[in-house]
Amino acid sequence: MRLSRYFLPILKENPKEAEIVSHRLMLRAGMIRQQSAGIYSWLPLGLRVLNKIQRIVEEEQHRAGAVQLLMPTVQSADLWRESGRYEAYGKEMLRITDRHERDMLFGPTNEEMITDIFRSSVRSYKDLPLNLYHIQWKFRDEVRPRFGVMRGREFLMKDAYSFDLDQEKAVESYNRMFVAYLRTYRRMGLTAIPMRAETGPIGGDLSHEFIVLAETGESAVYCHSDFLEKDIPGNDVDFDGDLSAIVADWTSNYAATEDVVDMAEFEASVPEDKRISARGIEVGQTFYFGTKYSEPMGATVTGPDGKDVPVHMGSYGVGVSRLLGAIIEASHDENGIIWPASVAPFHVGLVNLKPGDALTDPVCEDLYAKMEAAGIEVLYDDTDQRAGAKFAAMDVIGLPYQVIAGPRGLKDGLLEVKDRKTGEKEMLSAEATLNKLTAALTV
RNA sequence: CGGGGCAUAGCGCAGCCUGGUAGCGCAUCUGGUUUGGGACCAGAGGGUCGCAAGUUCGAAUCUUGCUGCCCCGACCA
Repeated sequence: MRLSRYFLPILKENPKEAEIVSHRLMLRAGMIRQQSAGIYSWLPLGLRVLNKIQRIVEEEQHRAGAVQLLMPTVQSADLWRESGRYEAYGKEMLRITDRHERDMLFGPTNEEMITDIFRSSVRSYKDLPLNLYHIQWKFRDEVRPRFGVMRGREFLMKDAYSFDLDQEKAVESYNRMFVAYLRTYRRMGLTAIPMRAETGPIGGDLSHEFIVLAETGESAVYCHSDFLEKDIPGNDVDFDGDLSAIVADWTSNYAATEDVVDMAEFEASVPEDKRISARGIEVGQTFYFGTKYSEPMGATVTGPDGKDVPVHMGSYGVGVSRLLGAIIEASHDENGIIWPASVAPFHVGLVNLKPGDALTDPVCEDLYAKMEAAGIEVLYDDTDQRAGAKFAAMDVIGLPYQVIAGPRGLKDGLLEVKDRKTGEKEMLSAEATLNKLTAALTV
């Protein structure tokens, strides 16, 4: 992408409404624009990252056996009356009346709807286990939206719903999502710690919140420091096999949020030098809630014994849009964002320091074409700005690599290749630059 | 929903107390000089001062009401 033809409104100054670093940097890097409290437009650069995060979530859901569909944002109130949640949900639910005076709502979550889909089509235990998910915009009319996309009213969420014949099988489904989550967050450069959690209005017995440690996190958390060193299940993990050992390993050490923490238990079970008392961002939550929805809504299957039984369900959320904030909170410096390559909006920023110059233009154009051909996503700064402005902008948007093409280096045929994360710079020929980046960015 | 604060050009702000032609920096446009870490000179454009009522000869400024936004708390992906 040529910067001269892109839409990237970078801000030099900090907008005053943004207090925390991820919100500031997202605004400054031209990724989002606030339209209303907790409601954002996603500008091109932000959308690219959102799509990459979404893709990773989809890949890991698929790997774990979940099947994607898409449910609507607007739902009928009748469905929610069946479960009793229309009255119970409270003011966070945005209620809408259509032209025929029918009660509608903008979905804050989809348990009722997925249960409706399930009950209309699935009859036999032989069709289980089933895990259906979608990635859709949700609306929760939060009392106090804040921190940019970290607590928006409109937000993008992945929500999966599992259906099983009994509790034992449901726990297996739960474990699949649990392991998928460990992998999903790690692929974005995050370490998310599963913590004991309250189940809230979703309800249920078994639940974990996946928490990324960050100073700006909204809740206080207490956990064992070994979580930060644990290995993540690899690509070869067998989702058809028994995952209980992995889950047991990841839940053996103490970890809880402030809502449910038992300080006595925390101190008794974690040696003093291993205790982490910090703040965290919730990036996902898993629930097993049994027949809470299937029973009132009549979602039953016929079991092997010929009797109809309500299915055991679980739901599994990932805050997709919130993850942008969490990733930036976890990875930035005083100059701007530092994107992990897996979610970076572009891999490389190619900076032509002197557009129109006989030395820099042909080198940049050639390198740009070759990198694109090699599958490297390049943001090519071909604009006529001063070097300082270009460098500052590149640092703010935080692409993994910057390639600087200026007359000074090119006198000797050399480009400067800078690693955004380490700050290391080296002078390389165009060919060596291409080789290095191809090797670094194609796995 | 309780407490606090803000609203003046795209962004950041001054002006308000003490009413009298709406300003500054950055950004934008034109011309020129520059060019390796957010340049310089000269010029230009851009505002119903959040909205509405009131007081007044006259309101960005004083009064009242409303709306929007931000921060702290209680709730949540």
